[in-house]
Order: sequence, then structure tokens, then C-alpha cells
Amino acid sequence: MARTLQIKADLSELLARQGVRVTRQRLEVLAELSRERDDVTAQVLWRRLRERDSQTGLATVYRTLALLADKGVVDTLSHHGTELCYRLCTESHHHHLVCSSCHRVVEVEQCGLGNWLDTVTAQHGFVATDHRVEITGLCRACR
Amino acid sequence: MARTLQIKADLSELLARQGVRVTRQRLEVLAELSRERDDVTAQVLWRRLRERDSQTGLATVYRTLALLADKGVVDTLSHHGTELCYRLCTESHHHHLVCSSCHRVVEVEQCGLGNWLDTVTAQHGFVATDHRVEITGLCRACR
DNA sequence: TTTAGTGCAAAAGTTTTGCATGGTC
DNA sequence: GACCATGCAAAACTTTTGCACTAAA
Repeated sequence: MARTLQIKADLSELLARQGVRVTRQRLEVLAELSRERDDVTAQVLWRRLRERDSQTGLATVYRTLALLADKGVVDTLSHHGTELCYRLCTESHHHHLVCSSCHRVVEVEQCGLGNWLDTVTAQHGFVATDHRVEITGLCRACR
Repeated sequence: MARTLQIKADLSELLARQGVRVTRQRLEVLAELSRERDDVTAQVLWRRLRERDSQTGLATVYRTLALLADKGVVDTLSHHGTELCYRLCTESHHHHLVCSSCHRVVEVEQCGLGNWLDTVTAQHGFVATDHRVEITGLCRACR
């Protein structure tokens, strides 16, 4: 209870920090994302909200996720085929380990690219602005 | 001319090697992919084919790309938002350097993950089956 | 009070599917 | 000849948009 209020305050602050308005709908989307262990599509997230009797519309879910992705508050992944998946992430640089069987997603804080990244981009005349590593495999439970 | 025939023979062989039937439509999709410097969506590829007066249907393009992706003959990328992009790739392990301005895609043959990959997956109890690195930046021409 | 955000329903766009027909092996 | 592949059109989905209304700052 006290904890729920605490989380809500955190999420409000998170939104405020991005310079956008704090609305019930955005808080609901964030709260739902923070409950998800793994990644979800906009459609799935919306269904979860409905199950909780939220009145938030699907269009708002799309708009909110796009906004949050733009601000860097959520990450987008797209491992399984065509639809985009969203996930609330830690703010620091990190990468993902994805289980191909259960879709469990683990964040990895370290980044092993370092020198290689510099070498390779320089070789091709690129200036890297971002990079992502997605490692697919089987988690302990699924092997 | 002789070169065109040569390419066609190569592509036929490529299909045969996958154990699937060699059809006009599949050859056209492969030929179009081999002409693309960068990546394309199913929709774009189909439009290109139409411009060449191909009769190949959109559904066939989707079915063919899915088949080729499944066989590992093409790679799928999904950098810009929602739709999947396809690209004919070299068969060896490689990664991509993508220009965020012009969408130019450069394949990088070396892979700098090596030890880090092993360490990180072991740490989390995963067995890695695959991984992809996508480096985004600006190419020489776009800076 | 001003302006950004939302809901709804419609539109746009993408991908998949069923089924009769045609082509490869 | 057997069976896989295709075309077409319909269906199923996903995502975006216009606009009147609501709520945050």
C-alpha cells in the first residue's frame, strides 16, 4: 500500500523529468510495464490494462509507448517476427539476453564491445551513435 | 547478359541447396534482393518487382521472404520502427552497421563479442544459440 | 486559461489464409 | 502424376489519425 504509493510517485517523477504531462493513462502504462518481467507488445499491454478495468484506450497505449521510446524510457525489441515489443529499462547502457523458448529477458549491464566497436566503425568511415546487442539462447529453466 | 545468366544459375543453385523448388517467383525475389544495396521491406520489394513488370503476387513475396529467412538465406533487420526489413546476406557470421540517415547497411565480417559473450551468458545460466549486433551511426557521406 | 493529452471510431497499412489453378520434380 | 507453389481476393491484424472533449499545469 505504502509501497504502491511510492511506486506511483516514482513514476510520476519519471514522467515529469521528461518534461511531459503526468496523466493517469501514462502512469498506468508505466505501472504495467514495471510489472512485466519480460517484453510486451502494445496490444498485449492494452489487454492487461483492460483486465484491470482500466479505461485507457488502445490509441493512447500506442501514443504513450511511442513517446516513452522516444524519450528513452522504454526499449524496443523485435526478436519474434513482426511486432514491436516494449520494455521498461534501466537507464544505463545495457544489452539483452533473450530466451527463445520462454521469452524471458535479462538485462546485462556490462558491454563487451568497446574497442571492437571503435575499430570497426572507423574502418568503414562511420561514427557510431548507438548500438544494440541481442543475444538469443536458452535460459537455465528451458534447457 | 552472360553475367545475368550466371547469376540466375547461382540463385537456382542456392534454392536447390535449401531443398526447395526453384520457381520463377523465387528467382525474381532473390534477384531483386541481390540488387539491393540495403535492406527492404516485403512491400517495397514487391513494388520494385512490379516496376519491372513482374507478375509475382504480394502474398508470394511474403511467403518467399519468410521461407528464405527461415532457411537463413536472408537476414531480417528492424531498425526503423515497426516493419521488418530483409536483406540477402553473406552466409558467414556477420553484423551490421546501419546509417541512421540514409539507411545504408554495411556488413562487418569480424565479430568482437567472443569472450564477453561466453562470460555473460554463463553468468546468467544461458546457452547462447545466436546473437546479433546492430550498430547505428552516420556513414561518411552523411556526416 | 491555455495547451497537451485522450477516447472513439474510422482509415490506412501490413500480413496471413483459403482455395482453385498451374508448374516443378 | 504427385505435390508444392502461386494468384487472387478476402480476412485478420496492427498502427495511425481526425476531431470533439477532458484534464494537467
